[in-house]
Amino acid sequence: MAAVDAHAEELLLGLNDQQRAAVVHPGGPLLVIAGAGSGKTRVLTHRVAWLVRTGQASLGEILAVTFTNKAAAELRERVGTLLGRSTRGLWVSTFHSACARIMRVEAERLGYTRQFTIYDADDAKRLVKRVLESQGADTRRFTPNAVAGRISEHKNRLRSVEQAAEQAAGFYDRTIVDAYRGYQAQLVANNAMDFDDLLGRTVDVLERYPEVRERYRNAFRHVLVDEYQDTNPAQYRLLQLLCMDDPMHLAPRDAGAEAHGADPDGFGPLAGEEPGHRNLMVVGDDAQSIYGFRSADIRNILDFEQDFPDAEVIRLEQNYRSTQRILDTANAVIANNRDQRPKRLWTDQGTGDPVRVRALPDDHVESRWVVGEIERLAGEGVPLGQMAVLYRTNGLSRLVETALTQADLAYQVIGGVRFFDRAEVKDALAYLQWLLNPANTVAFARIVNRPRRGIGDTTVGRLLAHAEALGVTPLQVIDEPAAAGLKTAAVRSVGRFAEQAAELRATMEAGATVADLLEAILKVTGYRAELEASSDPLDEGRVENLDQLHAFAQEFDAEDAAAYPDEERATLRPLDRFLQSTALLSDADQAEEAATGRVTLMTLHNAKGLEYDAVFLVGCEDGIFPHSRAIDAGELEEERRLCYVGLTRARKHLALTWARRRALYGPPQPQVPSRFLRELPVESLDEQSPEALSGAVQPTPRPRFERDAPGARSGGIGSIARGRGTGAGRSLADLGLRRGSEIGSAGRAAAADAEAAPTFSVGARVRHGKFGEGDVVAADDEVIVVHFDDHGERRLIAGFARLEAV
DNA sequence: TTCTCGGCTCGACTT
DNA sequence: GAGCCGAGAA
Repeated sequence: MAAVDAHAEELLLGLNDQQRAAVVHPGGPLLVIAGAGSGKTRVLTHRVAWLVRTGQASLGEILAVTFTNKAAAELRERVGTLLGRSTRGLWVSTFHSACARIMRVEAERLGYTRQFTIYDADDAKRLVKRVLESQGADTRRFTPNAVAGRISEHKNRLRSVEQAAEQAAGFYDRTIVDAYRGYQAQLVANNAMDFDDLLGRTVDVLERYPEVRERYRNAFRHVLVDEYQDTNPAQYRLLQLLCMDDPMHLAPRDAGAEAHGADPDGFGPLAGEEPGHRNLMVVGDDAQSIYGFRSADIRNILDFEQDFPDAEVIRLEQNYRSTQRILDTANAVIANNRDQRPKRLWTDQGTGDPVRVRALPDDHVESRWVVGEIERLAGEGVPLGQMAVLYRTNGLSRLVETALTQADLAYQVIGGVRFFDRAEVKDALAYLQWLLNPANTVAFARIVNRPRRGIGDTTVGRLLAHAEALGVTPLQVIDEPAAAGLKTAAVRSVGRFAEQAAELRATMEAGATVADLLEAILKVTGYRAELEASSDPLDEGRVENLDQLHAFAQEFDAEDAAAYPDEERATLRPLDRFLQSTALLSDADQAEEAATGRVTLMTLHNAKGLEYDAVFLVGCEDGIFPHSRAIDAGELEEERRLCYVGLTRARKHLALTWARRRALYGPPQPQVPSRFLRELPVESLDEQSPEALSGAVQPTPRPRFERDAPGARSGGIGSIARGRGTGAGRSLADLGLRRGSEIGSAGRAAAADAEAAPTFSVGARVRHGKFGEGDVVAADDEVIVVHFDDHGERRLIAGFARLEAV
C-alpha cells in the first residue's frame, strides 16, 4: 500500500472496525455483506476517497456502479465533500448509464451509429407487438408483454438468438425464439437498443474486440459495485471482463457448460494471458435481493467466494438506523428464508416502541387510520418528510392520497406513471428521437399521426412496409408518398407531415438548443395548439406537463453548455445526451430529500436504500403482499426479502396494516391477512396487535365445486372449465405435476413444454389470487382441488375426478 | 380510410 | 380504470 499520511488517516475516523477494514482493503476481490442500515454508503464513499488520497488510483481510474442515478449523484457528492475537491473524471453511474456511455463510443463496431436510440420498456413492447403480428403469431396467447419479458430474460442471461433456439423445446419456446430473432433484427434496423442491449452489447464489444477490452480494463483500476445482490448475469459478465484474469476463459453465469469466448467471427481471446487487476469490491445484502423478476441472480452474492477465488469477505452487522424491536421484527421474518447468508444485525439504539399491526374493516378505514397516525406523530414532532407509506403495488396509493388530501397534508408519490412515460411527454420525446435517428420506426409510428393529420394505421403500415422493402428510413419515403401506393387524400396528409419534418430538421441542423427545438416541434405540428383548444379538462394538465418538459430541457441546455468538454462531447450533440439522460432516469431518481416536509408514498421496491423515522406498510394481505403472481410462481422468498426491505426502512416507528375488505379491481372482496404478518415475533408487537392477527386466519369455507351459468361470473371456475376437453385422460404426471406441487411453478413449466398448451389452464384462476381452500381448478379434463398445507402455502393436494362433457 | 364510441378484457415490482 | 377491438358514421 502507498504511504498513508495523516491526511488519509482522517478518512478512517468514526468508522467501526469492519467498515475500516473494508475501506483500507489492500486490493483483490472484496465482498462486503452490508446488513440494512449498516453504513454501506459510508464505506463506499470512504473507500473511493481512500484510494485517491493514498495514491492508489486517480479519480479517473475508478468506476463506481450504483443502482439509481440518484444514488450515483449522492455518492459523487459525498466523495467530493470528503476529498474537498471536484470529482470530475470519476465514473459513478448505474450499470445502464455506464454501458450507454461506452456504447456511444463503440456502437459503430456493432453496426449502430452513435446516435442510436434507447428504447424503454414501452417502446420495446410496441416493437415486439409489431414483430409478432408480422409473424402471424396469436397475440392473445403470446401477449407482447409476456413475450417481451421472455426475450428480456434471454438477453439478461446473455443467450443469443442461436443459443435460445438450441434450448427451445416445443411450440411455445420456438415462437418466443422467432419473436426474439425478429425483434433483434428490427432493433438493429431501427438503430436502437433496449435496456438489456445496453448491457449485452457492451459485453459483446468487450468480448469481441481485445483492444477495446484492454482499453477499459486499463482505464478502470478499481471497480466498486453497490447493491450487488441485484446484479444479473449480464452485469456479472461485465465485471469479469473488466476485472479478472483471463476473462475469455471464465464461464459466465448460467451459460451452460461451454466456456465463453468461442466467437464465430474469430474475435475473442488474446493469444497470451490477460492478467486483470482483480480490484473488484462489491457491496450488498442478500436479504435485500428483490429484482429477480428482472433476472437479478441472488447466486451472484451467495457464491461470490467461489466465483472470485481468494476473495475477502467483510460483514457489517451493526445497524445504525433502527431500534432493536424493529430489527427483531425484520430478523424474525427473514429467518423464514432458506437461501441466505446467516447474519445477526444488532444495534445500540435501544429497544424502542413496539411494532404495531392493525386490521381495519376496509381499505377506506385503513387509509384514514394511517393518516390519523401520521397526524398524531406530526403532533409529537416527527416531521412529515420523515414519514413514508409503503405498499406492494402502485394501485394502493390512491386511497392514501385521498385521505392525505382530505387531511390537508402535503405528500409526494414516487413512481406510478412516470413523468417521462406520460403520453404527451413521450410524443414530444419521440419527435426528438426521430429527428435525430430517422431509422427509429417506433418513434415514427408514434408521431406520424399525432396530432391527428388523417394518417391512419393503414397508411402508416404502407409507409413502413415500403421503407423496409427499399431498405431505407421512413424519412426517405415520406417525400414521395405516392410511391408507397397511397391514394390522393393520404398523399396530401403525408405531404403536409413531410413539410413539417423538413422544417424541424432544418431547425435542428441549424444548431437549435434542445429547448428551442422542442418548442418548434410543439408549434410547427400544432400539437400545443390542439391541446389548448381542447375542452377536455385533462388536456390542461397535458399542456402543463409539456411546459415542465420544456423547462427541463432549458435546464439541461444551460448545464450542458457549462460542462467540461471531453472526448464524448466532441462527437455527440447535446440532443444525444438529452435523450440518453431522459431514457435512463428512473422513478427513484425523482425522490426529493426528506427536508421538503412532505409525506412520501411509494412501492417497496422504490424504498430500497431509503430510511424514515416512521414507516407504514399498508395492504398486508395475501394476494397483494405477497403478490398473487409471486405466490403462483413460487417466489415467496423474494417477497419475504421485499418485506424485510420494507421493515428495515423504519428508524423508530413501524406499523403494518391490512383491510378485511378491499376494492382493488371492481367490487370489494374479503381479504386474508398476509402470511408474513404471522411471522412477526409477538414479543416485538404491542398488545393490540395479536387481535389484528387472529381476525380472519381461518380459511373462508367455499363451495367445493360450482359451475356458473355462462357469463355469470367472469374469471370464475365455471369459465375455466368451459371449453376444455381435448387431450382426454391426461394424468397429473403427464402435466408434470405431482401431489403437493406448488401451483404455478410446476404448472407453468408444464404449460411451456406441452405442445397442447393452449388448453392448459391450471393457474388461470390461481394467478389472479382469488381462490381458497376447496377451490377446484381444471387442467384439460383433470380437476385439481386446492388445499392449504400447514405452512399456509397453496398447494395442489389432490388431482382426480375426470371432468366429463363440460 | 379515418375517427369515434361502446363493450370487452385485464390487471407487479423497474433499469 | 385503461387499452384493445369491432361496428358504424363521416
